[in-house]
Amino acid sequence: MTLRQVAERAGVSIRTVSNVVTGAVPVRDATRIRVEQAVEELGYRPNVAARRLRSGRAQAIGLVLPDVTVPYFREFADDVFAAARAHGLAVVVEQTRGDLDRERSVLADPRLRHVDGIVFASVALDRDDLAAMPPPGRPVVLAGASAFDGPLDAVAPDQYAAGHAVGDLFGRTGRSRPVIVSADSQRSPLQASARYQGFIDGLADHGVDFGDTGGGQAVLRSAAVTLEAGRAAVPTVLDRWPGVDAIFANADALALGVLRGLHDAGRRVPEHVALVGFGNVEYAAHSHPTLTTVDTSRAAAAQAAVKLILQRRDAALPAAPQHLDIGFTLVERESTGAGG
Amino acid sequence: MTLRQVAERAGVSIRTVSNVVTGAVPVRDATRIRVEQAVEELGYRPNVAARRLRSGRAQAIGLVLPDVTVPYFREFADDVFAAARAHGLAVVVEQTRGDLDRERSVLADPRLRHVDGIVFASVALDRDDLAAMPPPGRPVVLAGASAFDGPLDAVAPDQYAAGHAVGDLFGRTGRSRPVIVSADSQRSPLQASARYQGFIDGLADHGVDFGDTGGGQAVLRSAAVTLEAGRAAVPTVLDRWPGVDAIFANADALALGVLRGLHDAGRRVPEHVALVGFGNVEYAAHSHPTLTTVDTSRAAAAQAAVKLILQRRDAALPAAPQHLDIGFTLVERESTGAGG
DNA sequence: GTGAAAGCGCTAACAC
DNA sequence: GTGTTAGCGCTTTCAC
Repeated sequence: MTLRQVAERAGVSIRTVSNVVTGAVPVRDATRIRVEQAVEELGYRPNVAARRLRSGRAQAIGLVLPDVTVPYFREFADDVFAAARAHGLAVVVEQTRGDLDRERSVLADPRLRHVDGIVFASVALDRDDLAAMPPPGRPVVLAGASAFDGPLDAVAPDQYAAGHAVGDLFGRTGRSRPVIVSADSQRSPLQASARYQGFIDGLADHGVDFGDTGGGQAVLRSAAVTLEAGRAAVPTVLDRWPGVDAIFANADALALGVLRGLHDAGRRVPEHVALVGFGNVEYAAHSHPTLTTVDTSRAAAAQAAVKLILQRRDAALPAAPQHLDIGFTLVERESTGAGG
Repeated sequence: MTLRQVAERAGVSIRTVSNVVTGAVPVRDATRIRVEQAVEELGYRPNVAARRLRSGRAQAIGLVLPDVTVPYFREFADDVFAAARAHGLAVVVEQTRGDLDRERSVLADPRLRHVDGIVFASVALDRDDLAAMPPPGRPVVLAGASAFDGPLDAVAPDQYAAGHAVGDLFGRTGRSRPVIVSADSQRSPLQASARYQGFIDGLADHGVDFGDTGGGQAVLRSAAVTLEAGRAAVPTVLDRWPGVDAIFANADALALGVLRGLHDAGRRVPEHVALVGFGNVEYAAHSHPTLTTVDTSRAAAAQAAVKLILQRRDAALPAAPQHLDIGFTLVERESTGAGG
């Protein structure tokens, strides 16, 4: 079924059929109805490839993320699916496992060539990597923490402010021996991040010096962003910083593992140790105790990213990279002594 | 960058460049190297849309599933990504939430029009639905239990045999009061399924009559395939069938919830109650106790489905629907008294 | 508001 | 083994 066949059947030109189908140009009612009937009878469906070749629009976006196994990214994927759906866009998914080499090369992957733009949840790339990458040739929007002020478009919460909110929470609830559990890498250490800086500043506002926990810098690097990794981190934390009374885990999966680890170790949350995660995954509201965490506006980020891609594709935006702050919320729950 | 420009630069015809790029037709070494150099210098990348329009191949498949939130489907998605990757295919993901209407209409979704074929993990469609659907117009492979012998291609384990293996396990380990927890629907009740028939036959081989558990048919219908739903089902099970000594949960997520529910109720697994799940999700090997379950060869199914799509696309297969039995394994773990 | 026609970049049939 | 060429089905000037 082609436009031509429909045109013949309806006794109009191919142009008119196209106008009816795309809806871009108004068509006289009588003509339109005749065309619609022909379309219906012939079961005509536009050929996406031809349309794309001619128009340069794929009506599809790429979604690059580490792994749908990690709760946070799974939920983010969900949000991107919804946002894309709202714009009639298909979503091509590509996983990187958080692997640096994969993240470096993924934008050149032929399987992502036929998309209008890419939502890229990077976890391994730093500013230098991004600077070294060839221009992607189509809109790419970074989602999340990575290199917020780099050369690419980005949507993310204000990491400094988010860290600050957590530090402030610990400070104002009288915690003075905080420890951080983080899955950061050697390449982009937590200590270099705005989130970290915000955290210690937030503590300092209440006269708490992060150095005071003892044992040097109270940061434990976890091997992975998993429940198991979080759980496994606890004995080390308790051993190295026996006086710990608060833990900031840099991802909810980690935090939920820490929660279990603390339970195993006989420490009560929040009585002995306050606990805060990052990401506000669904399960954070269902754990026992429920988990205080930073909600990073995943859905808003997904929507903003998709919209940005569309705007760039349709050339409504200047070339300068956009960096959208999509906000965050500190969700206080039982793990820091809040009511629900 | 087009083929033409590369051809000019290399001093050959467009045809030769095409031959080099696709690798379909052998090209003399000297020529090939010259072309490759031109490709490199110009940074030429084939235009996917043009290629697809001309060749009719999208080099992409669709993956339709209920929800990447359900562990089983998340892991299946992982397997499909890997299989597609191995063939250089992109994957367009579409979620249905397991909703009947969505599943009925999803194959007509324009966002899935530009794919070579679709791997369809259906949970809601029954034989009549499938028969009533218009011919999809491109390869569609059902993955999982749904309508294995229907008009569409399908890859699935032998449901009767799988059910039988579980019934047999209960029977041979002396369980005589089994209960089933299932998230089946009114429309396609478990009792009509081969898996169920196999289960009761497996029990019968050891002289156990599934009717003997008392209280009518010992099947509890759960509202959803989630941990919470499994957990919530336990009090009802214990109330309705107090003598229960074995539970077959028709999905691992459910089983893991049941595991918790039994713990909450003070019943020990496997001492008081043996428990078997279905699907062998990753977490089944890490719960306490570890979960006995039916491994449905997800990876094999994913690979077979992708291969089938490719074969159909390239017309190497007759029109008759293929129904591939990809086997299963009963993985015995602690929840039925096995060692590991 | 509608028709005629060009051509997006590529593959493949046809020549040699 | 390579050149020439005809479209794949569509959008989009350019006319009227």
